[in-house]
Amino acid sequence: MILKSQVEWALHCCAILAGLPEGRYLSTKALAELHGLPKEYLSKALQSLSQASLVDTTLGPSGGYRLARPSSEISFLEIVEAVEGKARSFTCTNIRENNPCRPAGYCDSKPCAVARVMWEADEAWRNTLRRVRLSDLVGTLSEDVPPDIWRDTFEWVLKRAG
Amino acid sequence: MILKSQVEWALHCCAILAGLPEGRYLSTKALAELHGLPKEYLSKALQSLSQASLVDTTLGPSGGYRLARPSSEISFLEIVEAVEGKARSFTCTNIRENNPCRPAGYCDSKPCAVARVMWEADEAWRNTLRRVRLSDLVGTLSEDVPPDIWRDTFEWVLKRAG
DNA sequence: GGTTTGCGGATATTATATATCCTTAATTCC
DNA sequence: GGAATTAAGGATATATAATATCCGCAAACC
Ligand code: FES
Ligand code: FES
Repeated sequence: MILKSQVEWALHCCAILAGLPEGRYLSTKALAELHGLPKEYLSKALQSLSQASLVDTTLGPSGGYRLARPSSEISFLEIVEAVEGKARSFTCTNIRENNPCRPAGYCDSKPCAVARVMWEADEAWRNTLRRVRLSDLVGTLSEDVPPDIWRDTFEWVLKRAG
Repeated sequence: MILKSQVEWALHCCAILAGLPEGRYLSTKALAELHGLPKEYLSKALQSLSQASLVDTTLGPSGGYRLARPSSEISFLEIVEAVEGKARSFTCTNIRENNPCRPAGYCDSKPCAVARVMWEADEAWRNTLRRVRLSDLVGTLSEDVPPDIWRDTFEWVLKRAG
């Protein structure tokens, strides 16, 4: 079980978008260059964010992406699910049905106990991500990253923002 | 991100092994037939359990698998990690290093804030699985499964246990 | 009108999961 | 002792998913 690298990309891109001034857009090209990522493939991740209505887009030379909502109203989980999908990590293939001791046509009243535990763990994972807001991430980053690098980065970004 | 189906197989097999009388073994063949699984491939999952020291094995016509410890001392997490691996679901590829505004040779003091949140969620997932014992699963199953099917199944198993 | 941009489809490449086959050594039963 | 059965591990094949690139389209800007 391994998450796509697009999850890392999307989260970092959203953190950058969260620092954009009101109404400005940042292009795939700039985001790819800033993070050293393949532009075409990063574009797929950003399209996922767009389809999930987490970002707004606009076309043309000064176009690109911006957050659709304030960063305090976007959760980690929304970003992760946008690129990774909402499907649970554990899928039950109902192997209990193959038990030769089961009467033919017997129908289970509940999902299997094994699956229920695995899904509970999945929920715990999602709940952790649900509780973290994008604005929390930006706050932590601004503490971790040295002030001069932080400032230079947003200067770099603003120079390219449409 | 999707767990291997071997996780479902291993958990169900362990639940069966937990019901074996002291000192008896159950073969791959029987476990595969009981769950309707490909014998050769299920064998790989059972080998993983063996390598993790969760089960004991013995060779020969009456050989097979049994739990290495009481089911109350085996957690869901141990079984899941045996087949799925202990690696975290999120891997940081350090894309922050590609930021062109970073001075050459700059070294981060902490893991990235994005990764820390993802790893925290991963820990929440693992903690949920750590708290559930194999004996808990057997207890739940014995409540869910109708008594006659439950009894027939273990009769079926005992007929094949070495 | 030429350029830039996001978008979606098609395609190629790589890695992983799934599955089978075969050999070896240990154990049981006759 | 010999035949049958079993787990273990290596080699290999197939299917599916992740990664990556390319192209054409329509909207927006100059
Ligand atoms: S039958 Fe799928 S988890 Fe039990
Ligand atoms: S650089 Fe990997 S998660 Fe931030």
